[in-house]
Amino acid sequence: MSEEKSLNFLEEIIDADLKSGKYSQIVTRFPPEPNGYLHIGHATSIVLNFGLTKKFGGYTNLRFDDTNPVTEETEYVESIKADVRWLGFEWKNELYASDYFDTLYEYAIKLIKLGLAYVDDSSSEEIAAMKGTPTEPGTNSPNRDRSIEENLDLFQRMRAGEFPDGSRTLRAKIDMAHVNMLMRDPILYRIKHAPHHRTADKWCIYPMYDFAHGQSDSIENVTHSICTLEFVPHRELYNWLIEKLEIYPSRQYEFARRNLTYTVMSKRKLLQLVNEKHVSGWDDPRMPTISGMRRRGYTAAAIREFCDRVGIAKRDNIVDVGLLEFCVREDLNKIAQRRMVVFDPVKVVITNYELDEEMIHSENNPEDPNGGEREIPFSGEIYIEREDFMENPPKKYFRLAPGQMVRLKSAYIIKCEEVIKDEAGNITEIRCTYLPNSKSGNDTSGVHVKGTLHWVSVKHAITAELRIYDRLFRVEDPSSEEGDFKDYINPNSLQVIHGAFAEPSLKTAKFDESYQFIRKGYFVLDKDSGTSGIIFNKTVGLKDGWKPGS
RNA sequence: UGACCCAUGGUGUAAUGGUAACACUACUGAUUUUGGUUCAGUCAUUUAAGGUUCGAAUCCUUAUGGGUCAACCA
Repeated sequence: MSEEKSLNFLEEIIDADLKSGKYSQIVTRFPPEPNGYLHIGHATSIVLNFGLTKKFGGYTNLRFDDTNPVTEETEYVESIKADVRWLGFEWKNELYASDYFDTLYEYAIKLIKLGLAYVDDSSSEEIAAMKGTPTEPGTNSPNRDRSIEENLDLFQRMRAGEFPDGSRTLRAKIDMAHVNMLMRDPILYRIKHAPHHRTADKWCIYPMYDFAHGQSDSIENVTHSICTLEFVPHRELYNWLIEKLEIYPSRQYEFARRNLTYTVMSKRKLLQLVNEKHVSGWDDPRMPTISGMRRRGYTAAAIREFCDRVGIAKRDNIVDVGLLEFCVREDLNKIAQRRMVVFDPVKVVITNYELDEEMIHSENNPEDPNGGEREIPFSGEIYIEREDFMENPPKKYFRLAPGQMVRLKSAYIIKCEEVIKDEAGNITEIRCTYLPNSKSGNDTSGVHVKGTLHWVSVKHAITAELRIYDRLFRVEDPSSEEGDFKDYINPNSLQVIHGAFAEPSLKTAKFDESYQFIRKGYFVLDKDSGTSGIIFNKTVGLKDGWKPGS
């Protein structure tokens, strides 16, 4: 914390602006369109915008960019607010571009009166045809030189609802030969007879992004309007409108959007995954959405840490999802209580164990001295992991094998004496003896074993469903592959284990609390848990340092 | 056959004309009642060619490579 970290390019700009006295405080905004759920890319923007004002002084608004009523819904507004809060940020003002529709309309009138905007009767196709291409200039619309009076009249009638959708637009009068396509008389307003989620039927004309975003920034006195690289060409128009309208000069700055390996990040693609049922919903734990990651068990602290570690810059990037997983493990290792769960059980009978049962004690978290202990019932019949036993083990196999000894976590050392199989040769039972004087915390046996296994007492075990997730796509960058990105979906991204055996304390597992299933990974209770049973989502596995055969 | 943005280990980000570094990954080893954690270490980097300079990742030129722009989406 006290360590001097170098500033990223935005921090340098802000630092200079503050030092020069250009601003006494900075104002940023997080401007989502309420037409989808937030994802890890948005988290980058949230952490950036809120982080900047926290660091340099000032505040951040949450502003919904709700200028397109046909795609936007209140459901999304609510999920976005919940996600931002969950990430740990609180906005100064909750605002909507639709709050400014009256002002924006006045701005349009002003532009018309300045002779800088006109009503165009051309169709969408005609406008596209007259637009030119990046290498060829466009041509002027036949309506480009209408009188100010006629434009005023027509625009007012557009607002009054006299014209059908698509019949007319309001366009800025700039330059149809401009090298920047966005400056070739961009559309400012279009007719949409559609109810808006907030203004209902008040309007039938709606401003376009370019005539709403910068103006909203300006109205809110946003000092640094931060967006992603694809808006670089918009900056010229952003500044042109501010200049002509003579309004508060917010400034736009762009950074490279965040990409992650083995997933897709565009809202369009994510929506497709949801609609076509490749995932169970926006909050499917395999989704890179905030809600998906939350359900998966990722913590807000881990996501914030990830964003900080990655940093920001202006070059295209694709961050290794392994870094995100590292941040998750790093956080969870400190806070997750340890529990024992056997995924694929095989029965072990301890032939010389004479008690009916006993309670043993185990620490909840070796990383947390104040984490306390819990009791776990132990008995002469336990389950261990089928993969923790091998009849013919390779060298350096520290687990159970004929004649070999292992420690049962927090309990005793056992030795494998006999293997029982069915007719088909499957192992049905492993017979062991235990060292009575090897009890954890009281070990006087003098025996040292290399391996420690997790286990669950047969008669005390409870069953649980486990949902194990793998990456959603088989390739690092599905969007850059040939063909449809959906061709690269990993068919095995969800594996369900139905009959796992868990220690009884997990019966009272709490939502939003992470557990480390010892030697297996981090898990969190899923919302589908209920009367039919408890269900856990695998958040992320433990780092696995064991390579068989070495 | 245009304009604009970008180019540093496998990945991400620093170095702001003065010894190319940090993190993740990978690999070694030590510790360990989780083959986890922790600790120690190793491998690995300036797209290319010119130029300016005592000195260039940094400034200039050109080339190459990647990205963006022709929605009544944002």
